[in-house]
Amino acid sequence: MTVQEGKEKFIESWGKMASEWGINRTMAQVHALLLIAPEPLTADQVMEALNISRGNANMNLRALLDWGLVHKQLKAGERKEYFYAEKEMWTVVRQIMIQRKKRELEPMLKVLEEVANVEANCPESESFTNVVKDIRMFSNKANQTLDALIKSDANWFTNVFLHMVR
Amino acid sequence: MTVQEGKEKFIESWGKMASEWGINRTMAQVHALLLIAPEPLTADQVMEALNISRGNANMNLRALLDWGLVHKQLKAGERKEYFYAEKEMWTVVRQIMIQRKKRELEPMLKVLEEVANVEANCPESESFTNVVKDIRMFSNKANQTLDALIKSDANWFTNVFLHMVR
DNA sequence: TTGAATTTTCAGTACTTTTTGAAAACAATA
DNA sequence: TATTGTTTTCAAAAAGTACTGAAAATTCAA
Repeated sequence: MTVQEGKEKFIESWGKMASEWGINRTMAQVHALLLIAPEPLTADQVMEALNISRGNANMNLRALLDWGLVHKQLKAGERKEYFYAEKEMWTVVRQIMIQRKKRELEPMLKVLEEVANVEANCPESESFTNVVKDIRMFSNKANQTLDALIKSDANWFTNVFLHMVR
Repeated sequence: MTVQEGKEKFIESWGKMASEWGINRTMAQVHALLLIAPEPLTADQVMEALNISRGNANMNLRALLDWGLVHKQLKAGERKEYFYAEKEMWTVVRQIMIQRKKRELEPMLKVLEEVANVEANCPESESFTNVVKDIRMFSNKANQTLDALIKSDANWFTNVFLHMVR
């Protein structure tokens, strides 16, 4: 396999995996492209490399900036904006944890709290409150763990991994 | 909020959250419905409760069986099949870890291994091999950790959580 | 075996999400 | 302030995904 083929395969797989996890395929492909690019790229270069429209490139680059996975670089004397991806994998993972926690886990916790407060008068509703209680406890634990992980540094993360596998 | 409203809100939120994680919304709603049901339900009851067609109900119940999140129960003297969800949250989470690891993480690991073997002759390709190496190490660690978690029991999981938050 | 009850399949339809591309907005320079 | 290069917006189109419902297949009791 040539380097070129390897790059294409990587970009394709990264996009496929992302879409299985609820993330736009093109956004992940742009991310992959920037991850393996030795230098920052312009929107035009992204369009060219992935064969996508200007609107699409712009939209997904903005989304990646929003997720904190990609940054802008301005070059002196040039009007074009250059984009580069954060390459430290621990930072990438942490950034994704921060965003998904905020966008998905926290709203869910709020709903669980609300529905936990229904008055369980009839025995029929006991099953409901029990399940909600259990999920809520679990989600709170996950939330706390994420907070701890987010605060920690790369080495600590590795250490936890090692601790878990024993 | 009444219990009925609570149940509806829970089913709706569970479906919404799932779709943000790449899981079919209806499948998650069926799951939520069975999670909070005090007794096993038939396909007809699921259709009725969620206002979905027979084909849709059947397809998603089968998918849930496939994921190991729902089981069939046969009642003596009845031809209808009854379905119930696993309610122990730790078991639910473990089941999801097992499936997603198998379906998504393992194929990605395979691709990473393949593309890691490109010959990096030119310095241009160094960025590529570096990133791939880093992601691969990370993914392998995640894979090992998942293996350890999957093998462990509910208490051990709680303990790890507590250990992580310190 | 038959036939009624039940489950499964799948082609067509509906719905959702993503993409395009041209126009508008913006920004830097002269 | 015009001009030109660049980014952003967004309505319409395309692509992707999920759902329906009726027909086919299966199952089980008689």
